[in-house]
Amino acid sequence: MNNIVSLDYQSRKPIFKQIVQQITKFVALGILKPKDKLPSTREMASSLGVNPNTIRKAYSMLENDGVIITLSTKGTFIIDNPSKIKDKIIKTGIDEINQKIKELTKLGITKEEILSKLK
Amino acid sequence: MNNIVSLDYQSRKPIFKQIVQQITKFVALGILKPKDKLPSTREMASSLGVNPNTIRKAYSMLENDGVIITLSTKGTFIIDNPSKIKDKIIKTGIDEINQKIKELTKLGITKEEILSKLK
Amino acid sequence: MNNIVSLDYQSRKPIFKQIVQQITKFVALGILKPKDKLPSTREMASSLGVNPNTIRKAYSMLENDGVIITLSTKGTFIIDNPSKIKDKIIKTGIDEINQKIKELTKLGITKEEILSKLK
Amino acid sequence: MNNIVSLDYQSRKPIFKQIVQQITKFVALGILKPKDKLPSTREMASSLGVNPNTIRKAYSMLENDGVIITLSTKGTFIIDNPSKIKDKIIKTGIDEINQKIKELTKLGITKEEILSKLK
DNA sequence: GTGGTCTAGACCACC
DNA sequence: GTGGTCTAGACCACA
Repeated sequence: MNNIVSLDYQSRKPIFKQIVQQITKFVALGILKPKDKLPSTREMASSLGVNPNTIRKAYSMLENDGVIITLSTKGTFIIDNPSKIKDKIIKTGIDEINQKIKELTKLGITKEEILSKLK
Repeated sequence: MNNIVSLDYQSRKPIFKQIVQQITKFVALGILKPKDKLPSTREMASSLGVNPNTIRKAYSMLENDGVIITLSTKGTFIIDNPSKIKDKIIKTGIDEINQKIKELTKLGITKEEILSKLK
Repeated sequence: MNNIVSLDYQSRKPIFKQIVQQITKFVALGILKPKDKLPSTREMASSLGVNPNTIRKAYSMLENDGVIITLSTKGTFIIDNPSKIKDKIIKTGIDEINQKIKELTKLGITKEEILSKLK
Repeated sequence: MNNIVSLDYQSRKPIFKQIVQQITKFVALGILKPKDKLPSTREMASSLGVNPNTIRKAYSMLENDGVIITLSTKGTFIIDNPSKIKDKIIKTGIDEINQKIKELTKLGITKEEILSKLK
């Protein structure tokens, strides 16, 4: 069985953060839908070959972000109304692009030149 | 005396990497010119309040990147033809922006919408 | 327990370089196989009676050379396809011999004479 | 004016050793002939952009090797009969090649294969 | 426990 | 004084 998330162990990006970002993305994309049940921490941990604590950390961050909700003894679920998540991701993405452009313009290239080079 | 590089000691970004990036940028900008001599490791270390080994690490990465050249007992110098460095930085930056855009479009927003939101 | 590498502490050749060369050689020889796990930096350091930083330096050079891959908190491993490493070493060696021969022929001795004197 | 010797400052090989080797080679080649006068240390130092002590060190090693002789107040000269120098260089070269071959054979390539790949 | 970064300070060869 | 190597030991994030 393929996992929902795929990890890059070589990346300097922490495993737990990769999991958070991917699940968040899948929710925003609608691949994971409201009320969908996530695998248990143990299950996910073993299927990813990762320490259960790492999954726990990821889930608790996702809960903090309002992406999922954990009902004790029931399991972990995608929240009902994840609409704002998508906007949040987009806004963050735009900000990051703006930041990149700002850095490049410092090298003497104009914003227009940058935009014209985008594929 | 002002230093060439300015460090953010609070940042999670490693000091040696900050130095590498800044010097690379200054070379790309032409602020540091071919054959310019960089401060000796000890000098730079003391003026930045940093351990000499940290500077050494930065310098050796810069040498690896082909930005500087170090002549033992002579000092460390900007390479003769750093023209490609600027292009390389820009190309990398453009690629990163493209990557970001690609990710965002997966969320259902078009490239045009993204570009229109850039400041 | 015997170590993978054996050091000559008297040699002028830096310890980290000895380690790099030996591990590279063992990979080329197939003694170290793809996906083999190398000892942790601390482990190797203590078994060699050497500072952990020295091992780290060696490992990071090996990673740079594409011989090993290091997964943070997981360990350090031989890369999947090290086939080209052997060829690379041999090619470098042949080039060096050619260079030596070229220098000697400048002294008036022919290539054939040189080859006939090899044991 | 071109110098007799040409230095590679990037090499890890010490400057004084480069000078020794090149002058020895030129003597063996007959480019520098018996009784030829070498530049004074000061002269050579300034024309190479090198510290006079470095030249002094090189000259004293050459004198030690029996390649040159220093007559105080007269100058420094190539010795009368440098014939053995050539043989010595060749022998050293052959030994080095043998050493290289020995190392390569450890990788599973035979001496014959190596020789067949030499250009 | 594992790798990553850093400090403090030492010793060396070379110039 | 300059770079190069190394030791000893600390702290951190991550798993």
